[in-house]
Amino acid sequence: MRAGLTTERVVRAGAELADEVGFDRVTVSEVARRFDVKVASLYSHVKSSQDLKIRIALFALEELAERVADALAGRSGKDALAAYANAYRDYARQHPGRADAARTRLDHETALASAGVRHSEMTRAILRGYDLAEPEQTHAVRLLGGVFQGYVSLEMSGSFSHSAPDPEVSWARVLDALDALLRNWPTDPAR
Amino acid sequence: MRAGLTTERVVRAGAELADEVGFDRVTVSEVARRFDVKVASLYSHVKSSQDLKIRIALFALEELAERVADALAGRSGKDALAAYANAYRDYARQHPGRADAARTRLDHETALASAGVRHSEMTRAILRGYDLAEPEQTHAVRLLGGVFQGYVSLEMSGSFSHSAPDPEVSWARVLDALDALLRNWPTDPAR
DNA sequence: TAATTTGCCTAAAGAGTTTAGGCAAACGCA
DNA sequence: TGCGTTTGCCTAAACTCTTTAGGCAAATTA
Repeated sequence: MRAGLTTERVVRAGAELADEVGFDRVTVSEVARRFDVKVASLYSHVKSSQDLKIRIALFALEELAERVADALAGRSGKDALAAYANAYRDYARQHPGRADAARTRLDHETALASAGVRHSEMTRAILRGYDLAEPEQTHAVRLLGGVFQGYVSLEMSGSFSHSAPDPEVSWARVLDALDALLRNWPTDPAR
Repeated sequence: MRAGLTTERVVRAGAELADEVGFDRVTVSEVARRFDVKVASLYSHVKSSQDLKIRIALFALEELAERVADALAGRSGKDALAAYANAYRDYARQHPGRADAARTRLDHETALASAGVRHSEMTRAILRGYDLAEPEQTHAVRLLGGVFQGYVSLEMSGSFSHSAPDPEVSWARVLDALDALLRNWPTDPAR
């Protein structure tokens, strides 16, 4: 009997492992154990431990992009903003390890070939509901990317729990604030 | 001759190592090599590899808090906001490994005893220049924490380089935007 | 069913982590 | 100054993870 390993299945198992024990504790050895095969066997499916982690990151970015795309369908304006933000946040709650993985620094080339590109395109799509011309649009894309990544990461780390007000309420108000900001984006004082 | 190790010196060396090779590649072994002592010798100064990393994180949080405090002295309003943000960003550029370390998830107890507390107090201090009552102030603190952490982390990862507009300009405009947002914080629609 | 490919295995070396126990340098005190 | 104590770094060893090389048998193909 063979285990029927494929790169795909290995990466998936890695992603599940990440959610269970944390992305930084994902090891090729543990994945092998879960398939009940010897470690060396995995090395025909992933090049290295690094490679496995990068693949998990890419997988998470894909999965997240799909969710965001679904959430965004047919929405615009604040609706779209909230849908995007919530998709992102929900993903992080359901799959903390994968969400961590999605924050992995990728080298430029890999990043360009990743679903990360789709993420910024979708952020741009949201901004069509607001009246922002370039280059302000790009500034806003960067700001939103930063906020989602940073806020969710902070919240996941538990920084907000055990202290009033309710993180749920803060999240809602942060979305209100971002919506307000995008509607009243300040003009460039340098112009 | 003895090497004169102390926890302090070990942690400092770890922080420097983090800046050179990346926080995730900090090992007790490499720190030992730099002091030209055997690995086992370090274990009287730090409990474990994990412990070393946590200590580096706490060290970075302290150091960063000091810088922010200095930057903030005597400023208010947008001036203070920019000073805080720039101190944070400059630290990340000068000490990428330590900045990464400062983003380490700490358990609740450790976090409460860390300089992280001072960080949120300083963020609150900035908000005194804007007219925000509780609980909106806390929402804003959380938002700002998220933005700085997320934006700087994204920029450091190189997401913004190799693409117009200049990251420098984006940063300035993001600060403009945050200032504008804090001056015109939306009222809670639920009230 | 024979030939080929493929997939998982054994074996082994290298590096990091961590603990236990030892010896000598540094210190504290007479 | 010398003696005893403390402290600091060392040796040794076990364990885990990573990674490569080469082998054998199962699955695939003809």
